[in-house]
Amino acid sequence: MSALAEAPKPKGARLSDLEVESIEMFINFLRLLGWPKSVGEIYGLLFVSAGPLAMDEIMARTGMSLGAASQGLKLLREFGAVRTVYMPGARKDHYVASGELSRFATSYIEEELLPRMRTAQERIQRMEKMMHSLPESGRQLPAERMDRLKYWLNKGQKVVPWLVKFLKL
Amino acid sequence: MSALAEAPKPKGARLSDLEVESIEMFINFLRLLGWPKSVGEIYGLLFVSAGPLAMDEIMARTGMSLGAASQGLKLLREFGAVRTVYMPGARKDHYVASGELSRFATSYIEEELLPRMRTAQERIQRMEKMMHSLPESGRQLPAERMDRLKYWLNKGQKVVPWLVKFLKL
DNA sequence: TGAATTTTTCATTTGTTATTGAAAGATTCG
DNA sequence: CGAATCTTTCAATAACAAATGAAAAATTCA
Repeated sequence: MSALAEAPKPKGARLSDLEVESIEMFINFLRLLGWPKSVGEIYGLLFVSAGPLAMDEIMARTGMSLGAASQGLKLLREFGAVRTVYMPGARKDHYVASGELSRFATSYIEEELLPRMRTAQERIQRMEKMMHSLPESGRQLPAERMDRLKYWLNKGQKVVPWLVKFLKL
Repeated sequence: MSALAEAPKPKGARLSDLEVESIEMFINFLRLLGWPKSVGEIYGLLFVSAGPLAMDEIMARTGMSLGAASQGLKLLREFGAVRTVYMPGARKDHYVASGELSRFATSYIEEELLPRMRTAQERIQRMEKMMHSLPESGRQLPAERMDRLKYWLNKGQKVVPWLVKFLKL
């Protein structure tokens, strides 16, 4: 009897092809925003679900652990990507995916990109002061680059609000 | 004599305040694109340098290892964020930062974002076919979400080329 | 209220990614 | 050409991030 490597223990997991496609898609996109795989799994599953799912169902279908499911749902809730729905006579919370995909992009912009741009703005101010104490000779090249940086940051600051508005519909 | 924790071995590193600001700024930005710290260190240092630097100078100033410096420079070269300049009578390669900061953003869009959008497009086609074999009753909600997804992806596909053009000046 | 159920937290384990540095590979110069 | 110098590669290690699951906390129901 050939004792080849066992399939890596698919726990409860029985997912339809549709669900697998959805999960893979969201794992890929959310990785861009630095979100862990488990979050993509949860969202991808909910995205193609016919109805609300409870946490234990999510765990059983994806095979992820209690902690991962709880934390992932918490995160998705905080970002408004998922919400609970009232289920008469049900004790467990039940979750549905919000259709508003733009939330992912806008929250990334607002929570990651914009703060960094603000920090950079402050840094640039400090750096320009520091440049004064550079020897005349060595000031030229860095000064040019700082100008480029300011120009580009300015551009970013202009395009971001526009982009956010565009994404929000 | 107070034997507090030693400062963690600052190797050769003696960096000016200006250089530190620059390095921190680029570490932060490049992390958004998933680039390792060492790459941010190299670029940040070159960005405010009065002239070209050789690899060993970069190693000495930042305290990073040979391998990290070599690989980081290779990566930055590939992305056009850094280039070598001819130094008469010098054996080592000497590097300068390209001022074209938009390269970082556009390469991220082209190498990370666009491919994923293309993959998603294909997936959506497959998913729509699969949806036909869903029971009537459970088709409604997923179908609505797929419509939202298509709409949003379409939006993304429209805005990206525009964004790239805008960033390129 | 209190027992049963559900959810959150968090120390530990597991898995992934970045860094190191020695050795191999290129290149340059005399 | 061949020795010296410089650069790249890559196996091993270190640093970091995510997942696990048991225990604590919160909630619900009778």
